Amino acid sequence: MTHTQWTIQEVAQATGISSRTLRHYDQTGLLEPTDTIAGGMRTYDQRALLRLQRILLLRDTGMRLTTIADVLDGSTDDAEALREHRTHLVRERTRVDDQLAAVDATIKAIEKGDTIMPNQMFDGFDHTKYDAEVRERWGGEAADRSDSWWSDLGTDGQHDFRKQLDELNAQWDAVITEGVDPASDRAQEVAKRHVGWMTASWQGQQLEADMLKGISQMYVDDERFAANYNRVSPEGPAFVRDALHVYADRNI
Amino acid sequence: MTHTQWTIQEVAQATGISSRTLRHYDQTGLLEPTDTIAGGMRTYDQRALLRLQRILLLRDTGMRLTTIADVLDGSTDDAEALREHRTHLVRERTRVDDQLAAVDATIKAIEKGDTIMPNQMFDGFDHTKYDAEVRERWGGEAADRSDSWWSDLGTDGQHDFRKQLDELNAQWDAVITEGVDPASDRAQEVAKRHVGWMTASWQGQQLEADMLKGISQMYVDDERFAANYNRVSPEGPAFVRDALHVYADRNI
DNA sequence: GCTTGCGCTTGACGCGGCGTCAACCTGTAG
DNA sequence: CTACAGGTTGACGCCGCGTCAAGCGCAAGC
Repeated sequence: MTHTQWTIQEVAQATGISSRTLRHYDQTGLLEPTDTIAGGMRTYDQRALLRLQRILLLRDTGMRLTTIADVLDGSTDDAEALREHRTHLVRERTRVDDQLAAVDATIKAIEKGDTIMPNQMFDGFDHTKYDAEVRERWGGEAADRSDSWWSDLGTDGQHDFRKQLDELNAQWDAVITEGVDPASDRAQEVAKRHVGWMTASWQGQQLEADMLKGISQMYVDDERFAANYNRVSPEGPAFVRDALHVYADRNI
Repeated sequence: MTHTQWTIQEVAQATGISSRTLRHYDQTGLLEPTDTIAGGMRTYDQRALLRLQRILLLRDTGMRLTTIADVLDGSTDDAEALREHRTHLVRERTRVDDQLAAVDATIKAIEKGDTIMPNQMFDGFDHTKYDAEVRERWGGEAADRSDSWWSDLGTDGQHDFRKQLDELNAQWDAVITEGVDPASDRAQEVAKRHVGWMTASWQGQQLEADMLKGISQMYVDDERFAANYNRVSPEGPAFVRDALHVYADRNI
């Protein structure tokens, strides 16, 4: 039985959204029903459903409804809007990551016996400064139990180690943004630093070419590891892998 | 010049928040000023500042203000509330990750020439089903350029590969939740599957003990890679590393 | 004494995407 | 005729403030 018109409930059930949502979309002009019959009852036809489907596709990305309207009505460039939204999502991701780090640090402190309580009375009294301080004192990272190498580094050393990682990530982001070739000098320079960092992290163990290739492959395969490098572009992880592959072939 | 009372502006500047925020906290009862002088002007003393500091510490984790109030007034267990909040954050993180994947897939589709447009007219017409379908067709992942191995897998193979990774992650989560020892049989079984997966991903390359140890160390060192395993507990990455170390010593 | 200006005060609306009443209409089955 | 199912149009609520608007007390300069 194929209709050409559907009631609000039929549409709602089929798409898995609520009828309230459809009414809301009507009110805001995002999706108007094809026409209204009887006592003001909304009906939707195929064209409306198609638009709805596109709306939901974009909504799944977390894009704002007004932005979606702009995109679908053609008043904004699609790809442009999506890329802008993408950077927004990346920001949100780092925010959540930071909050997770903060919450872990706080839990750790509480379990150490302290209540939630700053170590010192307000001194210099600058919140942001205080915050960084606390996070440094508490580590801001998971426990490192059986890890003598790590603890041997000392607080300063650990701090350095993390700073290097951050710098590395920033440099990858930079070359990815520039759009150069993975085999270019710029990229290979970063690859070299990356390998240097890995070697340090591995306590000087010999890094062989195959090994490096295998690991860099994981940068692409493992979704969450890929998150490390897809900040500026979804091509990021593949770029890093390619650059490291080239480096391995040439230098190891 | 050390005061014992501060005006709202002094507090605001010192902590970096706005005076509006302080008034809001007063209204909701989260932080009441020590007393009010003159024409109703709020003043804060040391005790109030201490409470404020704790508020901001928790607020930095993204915890809701009412929950913060409960914690500080002692009507909830601190650690309990934090852990609950933690799982909330983890959920949020996967949500953002999913949205990023969706946005990347959409961008890719657009650049392939299509406008934002479902491949088929509404057929079975179930939104969620449609969604999964689209994501599968478009890959839902970054481009894999020079990667013959990956493309040789075919769509089905790639799907399998990802499913295995997901299962692996779920199993790690499970054993971490259970709180067993990294050297226990349960954990070692997962470690074995993990190594199997890695070997597959590395195209059958021989995996040596040192290599495995080095990589698992990275699970802890690299913050974002650690994100893979800290979903159920901040101790997660260290647990995985320990389990893999044990496995390497025993079996390789 | 009057004005100006600063710093504070108390409301109140706005945001985003709906969920969730409430009060009402309308067509159909019993 | 009644009950019920399924629709309708408001309107408030959520959360953490930003952002006006209108007003008050106090000090300095005229």
